[in-house]
Amino acid sequence: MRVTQQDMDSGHRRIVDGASRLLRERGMRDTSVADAMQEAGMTHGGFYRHFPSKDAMVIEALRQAFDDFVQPLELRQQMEAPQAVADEYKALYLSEQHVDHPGQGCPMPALGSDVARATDAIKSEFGAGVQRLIAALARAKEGTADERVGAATREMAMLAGAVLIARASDAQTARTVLDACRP
Amino acid sequence: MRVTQQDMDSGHRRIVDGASRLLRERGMRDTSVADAMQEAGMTHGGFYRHFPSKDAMVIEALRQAFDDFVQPLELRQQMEAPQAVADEYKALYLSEQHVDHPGQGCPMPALGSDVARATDAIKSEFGAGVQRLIAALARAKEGTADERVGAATREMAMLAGAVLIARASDAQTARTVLDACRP
DNA sequence: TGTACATCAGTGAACGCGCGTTCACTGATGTAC
DNA sequence: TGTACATCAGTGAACGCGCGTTCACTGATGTAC
Repeated sequence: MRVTQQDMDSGHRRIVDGASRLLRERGMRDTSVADAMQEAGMTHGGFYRHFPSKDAMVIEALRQAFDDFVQPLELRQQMEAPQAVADEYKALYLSEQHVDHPGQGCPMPALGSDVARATDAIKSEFGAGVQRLIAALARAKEGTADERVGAATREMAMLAGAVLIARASDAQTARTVLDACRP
Repeated sequence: MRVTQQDMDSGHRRIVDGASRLLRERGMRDTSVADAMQEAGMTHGGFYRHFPSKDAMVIEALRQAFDDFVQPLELRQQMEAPQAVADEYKALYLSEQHVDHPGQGCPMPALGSDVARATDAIKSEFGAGVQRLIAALARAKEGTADERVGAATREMAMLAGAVLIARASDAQTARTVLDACRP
């Protein structure tokens, strides 16, 4: 069936949204093209009407994942005190909720090890998301621009590392790591 | 051909050593049983004389990887000032050498996202390695036992996060993240 | 010491399965008249 | 407004491939006599 441009966009968006969640839950290798299409309510055959390759979908899904995860922080910073917003964001980052639900969470711990082995194009998309998160966190810091970015970067690395390690460890180790990293 | 117990151990060790490197380089899904056996100079058919499953090999290889990576720190701490040893270890952790050669490096950034999706048995082995690294880093800290462990844990999380993010990003982003996390 | 047999680490073919990708086809919708 | 045709998103079978695991077999070495 031929569909309107609107429907086409809707299908494309459904694939990207679903893939961004599946990728964070299962990883790049365990998210198949068929899985992503099924998640969007379609069968695998139509995939190549939307993307030239699986990697192309991964790039769009990665952008979507960072967007989902960073944009709420950016928007709230425009309305409220950046410091308070950032503190709340960090608490959420280290919460059990985030650790237990990678599909809605930060792409860094969920996909970092995978993206490290992926193509340069995928790494560039990941790097852009990283820069965006650093910039948002830096708004809550004080000092020169360099100092703020530096402090935000170290903080982001600790947050990502803590969730990475918590998810990859037994429950007891996970708890002690998360507790140690909470303020 | 039947071989001596010594040869058998040697074969087993060769598989585990090679697998611990391959896993860190390629990840769990992209390291096949055949790859690990080939790395040890054998063909895939003999694999199940050594392990009941691929997961069982992953557990041994993970223990080996943490051992390779943490033991040098522990040994040096017995001979030299813990503070100086830990500082050098941290500098090595954030070095280009480490970022560019995951196969010899820390299992946390190399395999964290993979292990997060693996079995509880694999996570337990990972958690044991994490605890071991925390304990070693804590020896270089000051304060009460809790304070030393807490500071070591936060530091470890930042180190792992920085390398994870650097490897998954474009070269420029990687450089700024590593620079920000160096003392 | 020499010989016959048992052991079992390692070989290579085979299994069923899921993967990314391709392709002939379908049929609802947009367009031209 | 009504009709014939073109378009193309989506379908489902098919492709070649690599995976984890199984298995009958090999042959060098350990053991019993």
